[in-house]
Amino acid sequence: MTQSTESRAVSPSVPDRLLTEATRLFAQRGFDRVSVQELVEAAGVTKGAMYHYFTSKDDLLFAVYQRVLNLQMSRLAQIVEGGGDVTERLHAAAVDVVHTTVDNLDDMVIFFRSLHMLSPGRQREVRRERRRYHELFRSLVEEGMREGVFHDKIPADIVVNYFFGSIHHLSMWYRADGELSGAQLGVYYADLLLASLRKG
Amino acid sequence: MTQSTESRAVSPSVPDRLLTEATRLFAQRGFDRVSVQELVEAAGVTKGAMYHYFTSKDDLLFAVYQRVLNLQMSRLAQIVEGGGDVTERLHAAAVDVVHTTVDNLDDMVIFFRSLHMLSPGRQREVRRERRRYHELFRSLVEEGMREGVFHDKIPADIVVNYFFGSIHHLSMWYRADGELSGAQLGVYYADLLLASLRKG
Amino acid sequence: MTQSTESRAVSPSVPDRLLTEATRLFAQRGFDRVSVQELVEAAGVTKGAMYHYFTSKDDLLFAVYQRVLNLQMSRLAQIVEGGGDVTERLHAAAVDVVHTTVDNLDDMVIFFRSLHMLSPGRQREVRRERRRYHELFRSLVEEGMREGVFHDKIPADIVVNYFFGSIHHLSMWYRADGELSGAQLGVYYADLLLASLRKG
Amino acid sequence: MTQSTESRAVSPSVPDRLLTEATRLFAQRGFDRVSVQELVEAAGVTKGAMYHYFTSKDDLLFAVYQRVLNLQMSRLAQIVEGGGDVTERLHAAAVDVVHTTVDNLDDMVIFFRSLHMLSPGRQREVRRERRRYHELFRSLVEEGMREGVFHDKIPADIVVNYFFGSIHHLSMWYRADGELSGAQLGVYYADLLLASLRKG
DNA sequence: AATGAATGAGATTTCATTCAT
DNA sequence: AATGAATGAAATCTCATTCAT
Repeated sequence: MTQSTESRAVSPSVPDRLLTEATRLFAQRGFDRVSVQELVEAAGVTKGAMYHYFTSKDDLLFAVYQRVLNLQMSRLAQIVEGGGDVTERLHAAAVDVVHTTVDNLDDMVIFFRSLHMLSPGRQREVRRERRRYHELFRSLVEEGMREGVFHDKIPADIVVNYFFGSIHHLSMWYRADGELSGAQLGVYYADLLLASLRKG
Repeated sequence: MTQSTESRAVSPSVPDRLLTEATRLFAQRGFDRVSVQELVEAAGVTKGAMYHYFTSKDDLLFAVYQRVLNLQMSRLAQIVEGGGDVTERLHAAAVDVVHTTVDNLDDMVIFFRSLHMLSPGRQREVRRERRRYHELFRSLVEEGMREGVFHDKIPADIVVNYFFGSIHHLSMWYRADGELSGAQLGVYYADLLLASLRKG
Repeated sequence: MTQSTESRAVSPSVPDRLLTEATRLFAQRGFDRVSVQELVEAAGVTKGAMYHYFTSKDDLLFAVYQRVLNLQMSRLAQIVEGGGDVTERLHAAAVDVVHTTVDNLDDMVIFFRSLHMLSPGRQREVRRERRRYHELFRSLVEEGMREGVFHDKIPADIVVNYFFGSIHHLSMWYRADGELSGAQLGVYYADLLLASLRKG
Repeated sequence: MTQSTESRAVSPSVPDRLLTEATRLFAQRGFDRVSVQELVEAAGVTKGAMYHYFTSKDDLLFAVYQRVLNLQMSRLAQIVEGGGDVTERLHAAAVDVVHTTVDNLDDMVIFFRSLHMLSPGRQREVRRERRRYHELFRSLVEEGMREGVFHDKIPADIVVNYFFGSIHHLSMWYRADGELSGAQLGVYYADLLLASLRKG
């Protein structure tokens, strides 16, 4: 029963503090423009401590990617496996993707802007995981096409890339403090997706 | 009568060579990861020469942005002002945007990835110009809505952001050497855009 | 009744494992290029354990020196005090020095390459001990000169330095897996030493 | 007619100053224990200037090796090609090697102590050049053996390694400020070498 | 006897930019 | 118009050692 598990308001662990600050700073100014010095100062730890937990600055960036990938995948999986007809599930998934994205804009900025800064091996790993995520989403679209609920004049993966492009772009223009709520935006985007799949 | 003015096939000028190589290298490895030394070597010029034409590395990046912005704007303006009903013009504009994008993927990679590396003043300038571009495109959508050709259940600027997000994302997955031609992709994307605006 | 005291084939003690790995690594890559982390990993112990037995990395290096010095001295003393005329004893000593050297090349590499990395006090201690070793060897040469068995046109300590220089150098070219056995080499070197002392 | 070529007492160039100080400091304290900071301060140049002329600290060490190798080789070549019978030439060569060595003790300390700190490729290059040097010296010994001036009971390359070991070792005990002059030492060492080759 | 998280000083190298020519 | 030597600040990372447990 150490202090960190017992006390109600634990101060986050060293690696957690680093991850939090890294996400904020990398999103704000770009990975290459944040020095390790700045980062550890913001997190209130020493450089030595950082290198005790992360092999390199690159390693820290990769940890951000891993957290995002896990979050995205687990939320989508829940919805895909959930109940309802395919239209309902695709709509729910689209709304949730928008939600998750606007709730984690910093992560998204980093995700799309910094991939090329990871080592080649890690880039591959991220891309592989990301592909699995796309495929899961695409499986919903394909299900609807097979069932005849959606038209199939445009290949499912084009549709999915089209949709995820829009999502990706959110981090470039959506502002949490603007007029548009994440919920409202989610509905708009889900409607746009379904409209483009509607038969007729 | 220097060699460069006399010879039939002039080798590109120093600033042109620099712009070309800068675009290639910045897209490939990221602005911050390309050193001035490398850049001038790739362009076959000396550092002194580069600093004669560009006041800084940042200046060179800005020049890339200017070239892209001019290209995009002039092409879109031609189509918007062209003939045909609004559906035709929007479809043509969408196809052309995809075309221009896949023909200049390097520029697009830089455009969306490196904006935060420009000085604040220049960021503002780029955003202003980019907004004019969006507004021009949006005016087509709004025209269709006013005329009752498109539904207006979703705000026009949401639709435009949705579409341009997809465009932006192309640089992350489209491969010029893949199966899908730019022309075919343009039709798919334009169809998706129009499908999502169709009444019914 | 721990495992290490019970089992028939005890695994070497922590300090022994450290000394063995230190000798190997220091010889291979140089004292300053082997980190304590690497060393303890190679020895299969933790840093804390190492600092329990050795006060510093320097201390570990000194321990290597001590082991070598003790070994050299005890072997030479045995021969010098042994029987036979002076020519026989000098020849035997020279052969044995070569033997011991090629059997412990790693120790020799460290011995001659890393002396300046010890603290000044410990450098003095090593030099003092080394001088005693030289003097013992030199006493054999001087004995032969006094008895008129060797010529004395060249000072004995020059002869000894000449010989030990050759020995020292062995670690730079002799390869245990080559054609030349340590025994054969010992005879050659001893012959060269005696030839250079022969009257005529 | 720049200042540096015109003025009588030119201050050495930046690379020359660096080489001189590097030799002194590397010999005194060991390559790994001399920081680039110290080095450039001693040479009175900036770090940037150093990296303008040398790619790395390693590169500077290699430059020291190159200078030594060139010096050794050119001196030996002159003597080998000179006149006199083989005994005279070998004696002269041995005396000169000792001379050159005691006149450049710092270079020798570095040469034998720091080889393993060069990159593998450069180590190979140094060894190759060093081998050529040995072979040239050995050719003198072999010439004497062929002509029957020296006995051949011991392979020539063993004899040469034996001699060069002694030379190498000089940097560990010879002191320029001691009683023994380099000239006297050269004669002793040359005599020892020839004595060990004498027939009978 | 042993652990391993944490320290903090210092290491080498890179880089955009300047300036005398 | 162009050169390239030189700058100096800042970057990432390493490492021997300590200390609470």
